[in-house]
Amino acid sequence: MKYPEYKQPLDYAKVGEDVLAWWQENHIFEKSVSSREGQPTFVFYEGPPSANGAPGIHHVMARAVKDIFCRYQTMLGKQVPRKGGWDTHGLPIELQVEKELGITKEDIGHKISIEDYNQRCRETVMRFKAQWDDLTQKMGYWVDLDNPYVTFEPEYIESCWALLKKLYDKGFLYKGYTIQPYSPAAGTGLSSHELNQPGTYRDVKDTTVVAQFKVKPGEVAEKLFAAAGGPNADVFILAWTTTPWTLPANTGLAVGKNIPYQLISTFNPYTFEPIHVVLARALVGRYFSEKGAAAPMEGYAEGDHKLLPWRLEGEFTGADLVGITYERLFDLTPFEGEERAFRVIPADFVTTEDGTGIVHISPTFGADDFRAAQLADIPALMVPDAEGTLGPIVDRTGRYVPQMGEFAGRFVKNYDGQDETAAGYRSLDVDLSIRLKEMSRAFKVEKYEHTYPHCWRTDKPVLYYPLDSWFIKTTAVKDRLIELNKTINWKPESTGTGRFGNWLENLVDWNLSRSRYWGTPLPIWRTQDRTEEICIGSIAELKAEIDKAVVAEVMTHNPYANGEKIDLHRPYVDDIFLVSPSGQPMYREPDLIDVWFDSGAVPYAQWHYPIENADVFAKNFPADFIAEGVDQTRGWFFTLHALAVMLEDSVAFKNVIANGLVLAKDGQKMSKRLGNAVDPFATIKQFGPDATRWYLIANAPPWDNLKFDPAGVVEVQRRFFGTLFNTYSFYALYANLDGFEIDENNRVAHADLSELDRWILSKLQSLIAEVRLQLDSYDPTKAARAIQDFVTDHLSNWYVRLSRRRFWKGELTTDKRGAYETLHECLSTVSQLMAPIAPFFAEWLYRNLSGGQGPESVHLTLLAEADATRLDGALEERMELAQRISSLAHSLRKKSVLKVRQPLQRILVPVLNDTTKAQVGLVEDLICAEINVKHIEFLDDESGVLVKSVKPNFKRLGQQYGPRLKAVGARIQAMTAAEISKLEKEGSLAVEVNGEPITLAPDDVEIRTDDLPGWLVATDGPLTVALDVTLTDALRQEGLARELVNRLQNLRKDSGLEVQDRIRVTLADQEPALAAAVAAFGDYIRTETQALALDFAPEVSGGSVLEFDDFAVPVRLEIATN
RNA sequence: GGGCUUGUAGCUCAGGUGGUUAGAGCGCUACACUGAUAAUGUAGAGGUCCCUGGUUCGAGUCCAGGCAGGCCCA
Repeated sequence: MKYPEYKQPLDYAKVGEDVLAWWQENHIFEKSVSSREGQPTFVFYEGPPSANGAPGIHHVMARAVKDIFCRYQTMLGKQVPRKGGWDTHGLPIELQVEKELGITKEDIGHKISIEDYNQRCRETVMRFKAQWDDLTQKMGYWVDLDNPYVTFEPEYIESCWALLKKLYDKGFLYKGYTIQPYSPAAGTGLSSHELNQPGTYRDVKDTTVVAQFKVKPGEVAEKLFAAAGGPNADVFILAWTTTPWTLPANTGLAVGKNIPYQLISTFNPYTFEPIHVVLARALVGRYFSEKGAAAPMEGYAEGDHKLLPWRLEGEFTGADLVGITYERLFDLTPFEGEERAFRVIPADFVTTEDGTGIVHISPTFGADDFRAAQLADIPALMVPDAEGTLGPIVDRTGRYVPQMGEFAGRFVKNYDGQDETAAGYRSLDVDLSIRLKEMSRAFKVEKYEHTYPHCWRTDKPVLYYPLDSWFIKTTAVKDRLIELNKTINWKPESTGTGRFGNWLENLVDWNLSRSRYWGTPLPIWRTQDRTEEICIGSIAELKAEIDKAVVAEVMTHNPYANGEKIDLHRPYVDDIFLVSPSGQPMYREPDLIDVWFDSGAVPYAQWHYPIENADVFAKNFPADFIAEGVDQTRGWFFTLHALAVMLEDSVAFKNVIANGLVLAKDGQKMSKRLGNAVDPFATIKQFGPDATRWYLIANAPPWDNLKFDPAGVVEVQRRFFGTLFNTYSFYALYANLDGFEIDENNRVAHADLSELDRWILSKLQSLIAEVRLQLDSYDPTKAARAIQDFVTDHLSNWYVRLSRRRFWKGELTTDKRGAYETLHECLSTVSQLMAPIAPFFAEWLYRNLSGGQGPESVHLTLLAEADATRLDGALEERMELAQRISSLAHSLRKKSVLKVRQPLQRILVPVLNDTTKAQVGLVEDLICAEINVKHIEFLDDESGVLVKSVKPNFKRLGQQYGPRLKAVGARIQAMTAAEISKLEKEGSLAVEVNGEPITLAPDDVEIRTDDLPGWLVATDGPLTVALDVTLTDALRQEGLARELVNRLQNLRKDSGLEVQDRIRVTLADQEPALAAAVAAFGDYIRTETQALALDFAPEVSGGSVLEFDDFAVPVRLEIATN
């Protein structure tokens, strides 16, 4: 058998393609699951992507993370079923369809039927499925694409219904109304998820008003009027709003109970009427200047109005103000509960950060307002519409209702697309402000820039608006959610404790309702009077109920009776009417449910559980591992957790990686708009899937944001994969020349391997342990970096470099076999360790090395285990010494301008103890070979030439002497040679510091020898090396011999000779030095260059010329035929 | 505004429980080596460890307050 050899450079993209094709032909993924049948399961859930957009590079990152741990666990012997899936419902799809059809939500049911609309959604949602599947395969993400769950399929929806019914039966489903973000432009409520789309919160300039609410005289207000000078005074409470259009819906004013407020006498700055106003003490300075306090009150109305005069008249706490009643600002329409309205109430969210420290309350248009009003029994201002149904003063299109007098029909924000820059344009807010000024009820009107949420697709401002909703009572299990969350291993931990933990601490009920068309319908039917209702938990149940309805003649026939494929979507379910126990017809609640319920239901619905497959579910719940973007924390991670706790009283996942964002290389967010998005297909095509994955994983931990720089992928490819490929090529080249093959049953015994072999094998054991540890703890980055360091630094740069001669010299000896076996084992094991991260290249490497032995794929193998018996700490330690000494010697050669090819007699290494001496002694050969010296000479105390210096051990001394450390340190650095020697010999030294006697121990200092008088030395920490640069004739000749070898090797290579070709060399006989070198080192030269003959001739023509430092020599080189 | 997170060389990143001289790779400069060669070695240049205060004999590391970026939530 031959090890395949490849041309440099390797085409990594092609490796990916070839391996992919081979996997598919040989069903390796299927085998990786089926071959683990009967083994413990490692449960993984695929967070369903939505296929209505093209995948990006961040998906490669997210999916690489998922893939790594599934492959790793498979290699640990576990069975890892991986069901793919698709998220198919939701607003993005609806909006895309609407955009394509050029319609809005309002057109549905008119211009297009719900049936056709949903059909369009169904077609649209999988539009990019082929691209996704393609990327999934090309990047090597192993997941079952053939049997995915799809959230729009009837079985999936049926499972959701079954789960909803379970929640219903537990009393976790209820209907209420809350103030919710609502987009009049889109005609729909917005989930918090939608509201948190990027770009939703924007800085806008709005007209803001500080309105004056006129206090009515009364018992509570008595103190105010007293301070204002009498019951006839005009006393106003100031309240600020950034949404003036809500002022007509005002029904209360909120104060902070403990906030101090002041009564100020002053003037209305627009009408100059004398008034008294109340606002928080902390904010008086915002509206009134110091100068104004001193300005004359008289004459303001007539005079110039630049300086508003004012006087402080009294101070009160918020508690003093609670209960005060005031006049309604816009008295446009009567409403229910009016007599309880227009009061000052307390609220804990009131601050003195901005405004006036008093908050205008409109319970229909603010969530905080709604809650505070409920607590204080303040009514909401609701008016009847044409059908008599009560609603707020703004209709669902964002327009004032007819009761709003002169403002009736106005849009509260620019929802009708008016040109705001046009000369005549005036917003409702502006017109209201003008009106208030005219009424002398505006204290200050100004533009104010603040952030305000916008509908993420229509770009129009969101309103907070009262909407009916079904809720899941997640707050009922809040404590259990928190408790079980603590058992989940979050990567990074802070996402679990911080972001997710805090979210659970501040949990509100899960708003399930969506007023849409394409999604899972809420399976609840109600009678018109809302007294009877039913929650349907399965198709069978629905059919049975329809049959009852047919009998009761509520329906004419059962549309699902004849066994055709059932579609549970709208509009079909809307046409189903059921009958209540009392015989009344029941209508389906028109809502759809939050798509996040769909995804949270994955653990159950992917198996059509609980309708069937209870055993499959039991085996696959909860998940051992999931991974998604950190933005899913309150999305998928939450819905999974919430449903698992409520339904199963369990976590849904035990380990979770919340990965960060992939940014463009400048740290900007990638976006098509900015043109800095990285195309995953192009990246894989250019660099291959492995380098892409490796870069994504090794460069930054998945939970940190990654700045994607293609230059980084290039570097990974060159440095890591290039080095690994070279190392393999090196092995293949020589193993093939020697006809070497691995024979597992006949290996060189470990004890018989060379020092270097045992060293790299020891390093390999450490690497195996490290990689396993890091992958066990879900840290792929550390694993990748460890592998990378091993391959480049240890295996290639030290082991192979120092072993080269062993591979290409001589016969297949035991030592050479040991080297082959060692290198083979290192490469094979690396192929396993890297397989989860770089699955294609690992496969390529494994299959090149295995020669058909063992499992056909690296992904079917069991990962090597660290063999403690081959770990040798002492060996690793002394090899490090060898590396450092070599490095020092190289640096000395450099300083003395002595090339490595010139042999030198010796290096001198001072050693202060026998251990170091013994350690270095064991690696002397390696050092000598590496730096081309004849031997190492150790200098110990006996030699008498060592000059010692001493360095304080601050860590130890600091603990002992604390504040005196500086003085002690200085004293130590001043130690004489005699003192050092005394400390060494006697084990202690008494000295004085600042007149106080102290005793030093040997551990208090570090003794080193970083100087050898008369020698050029180099030091690295405690290590010191000196180089003997004396050149003898013999050394010079040997140096020249090596130069000659080098020139001949270059010539061989330039002449295109194969490594194994034998040659005949003829040199021109013109340099005595060269002749002498050849005479002395002929055998060496012939061996090295594989020359059968090395002769001199008076004349050499027709050949090349070898250039040496001081001369040039003509040479002829021929291939030897025998 | 709140929560979480990041900030170390031109770039990408390491830097248990505080220890005085802060590292690596890439990039740059110079020299060397080389039958692994688009590799490698040695040396050099390059740092207010985001800022300010505090604790300490000693802070990149601990504490507090800021600043800047990111994500999430209002």
